[in-house]
Amino acid sequence: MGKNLTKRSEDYSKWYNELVVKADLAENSAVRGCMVIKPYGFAIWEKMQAELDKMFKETGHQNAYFPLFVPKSLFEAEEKNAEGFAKECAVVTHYRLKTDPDNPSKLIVDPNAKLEEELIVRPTSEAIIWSTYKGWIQSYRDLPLLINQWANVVRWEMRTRLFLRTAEFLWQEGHTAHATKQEAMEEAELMNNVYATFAENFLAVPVIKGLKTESERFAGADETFCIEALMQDGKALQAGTSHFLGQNFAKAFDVKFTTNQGKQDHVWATSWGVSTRLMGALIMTHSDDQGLVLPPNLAPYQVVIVPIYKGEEQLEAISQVANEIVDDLRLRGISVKYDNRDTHKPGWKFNEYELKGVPLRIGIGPKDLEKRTVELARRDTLTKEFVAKDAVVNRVALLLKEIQDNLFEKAKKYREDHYTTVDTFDEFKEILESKGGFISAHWDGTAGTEEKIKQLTKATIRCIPMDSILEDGKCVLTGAPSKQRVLFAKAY
RNA sequence: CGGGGUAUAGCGUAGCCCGGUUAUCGCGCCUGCUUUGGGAGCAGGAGGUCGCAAGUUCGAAUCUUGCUACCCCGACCA
Repeated sequence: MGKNLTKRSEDYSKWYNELVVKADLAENSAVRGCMVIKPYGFAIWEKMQAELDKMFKETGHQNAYFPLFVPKSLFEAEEKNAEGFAKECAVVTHYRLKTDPDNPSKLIVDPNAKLEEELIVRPTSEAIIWSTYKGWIQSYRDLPLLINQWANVVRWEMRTRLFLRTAEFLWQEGHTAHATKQEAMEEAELMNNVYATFAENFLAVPVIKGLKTESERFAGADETFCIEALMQDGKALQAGTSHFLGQNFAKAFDVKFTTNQGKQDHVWATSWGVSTRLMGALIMTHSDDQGLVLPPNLAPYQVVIVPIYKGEEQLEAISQVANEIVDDLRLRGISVKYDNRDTHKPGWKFNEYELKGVPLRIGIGPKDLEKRTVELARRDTLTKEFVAKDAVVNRVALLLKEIQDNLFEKAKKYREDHYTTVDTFDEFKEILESKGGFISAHWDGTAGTEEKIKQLTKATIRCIPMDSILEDGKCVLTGAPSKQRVLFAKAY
């Protein structure tokens, strides 16, 4: 497929756009800024959902569902949050259409069907959820309340890109209530750790855990934890966030509980989410000029079998072997597709599955029948080997694990090679221009300096890493004293 | 919202300046035969309100005006 796909070195963002479409993950829709997620892409998202959902439940959370619409009065209750999202809200103002009296084949909005109160299409659900929690929480015995929902949200973005930024996207949002500040803070950090574990073990995407600066923080949060990943073009991608919301929403929606001392107090809150943006992270971390590269833990099928044959008779003989392998692999919990379509040639299929990133391909032809072997091809290294037919299941199981590990190690090495510690602003600019990636530098802690660096270089503070050590230094721009380094990068 | 550009078959395009047969080519699609270990070959075939509307003209994909949609740059957002 390589021949039809733009090379990463030529035009990285064109490569990405083409890849998403050609690998059959998603496409643009008739609605501006909104995408259609195609079956192959959705299968990957479903695998992410399944694993995350399991991890949420293992940490004590339950799923629920809240409405798509938020009455404006509720939406504006928590001021900072409302302000932060105000510029990108879709608003429902009417509830009926009628036939256009001037043109009977057209419909117009019925002016008599104006809503008394406008409805906001949720850009996030804090407002509707906290107004509901008010009725659920009376006593410390009702706490903690640990809820997650899988939902779609709408943020009216000016410029959109498939998966990375779309006007409507799919995500999960956890919303929890706690009796103490400490417990809420621990929850926020715990969920950020869950995201990090998921990203590294399933997406095979290494991430840096950190805290956002005030200006990058979620509107309405007191503290925002995040995981930041590095893409192959040297730009950072925020892959997940977890917020400690303090008592901001509890106060805005008057959610109080009686403590075991009999006193009234506002509850402490968190919210946390990851979205279909993870698909973008997955694609941009591993894929190459031949197409998608999927980690086995998320591949819709981990193995594909392609028969190479002349005539019905040969196909039957090969299918017999192939079906045995299919059965054996499935017994081992390995997902496999046997592609015996007669409408495409083997060469075409090889390219197709490379483009779609299937981790392992098994080719079986007449020569293999004779020698009782199969050909095994790895997507990540594009290498091939011949394996005895009887050894193939064990070999596949081993290779899948190896591929998963290899992808993570490769991505981690890339990140380490693109992680630079600098002490001067000249160095800072030079690194940003030459190789990009994360830049670790001292910062004086002021929003003004952060903004100035952004204007000068387009780099932003991605996070203050959790493992950042305290050390005395001077701000890379102003020279003012600083106690720790922060991570800068150009970001998506 | 500002500045620039584009709109012709499912996709990508030629034609437009300088109006005039049946709107070009490639990919894809359909049928048949030969093929099948890295995107097969040959032959035949289907597919078009030339973005929409109005105007100029004997005649408009082509000229004029208006509208709409999309793309790029900026602003905005992350």
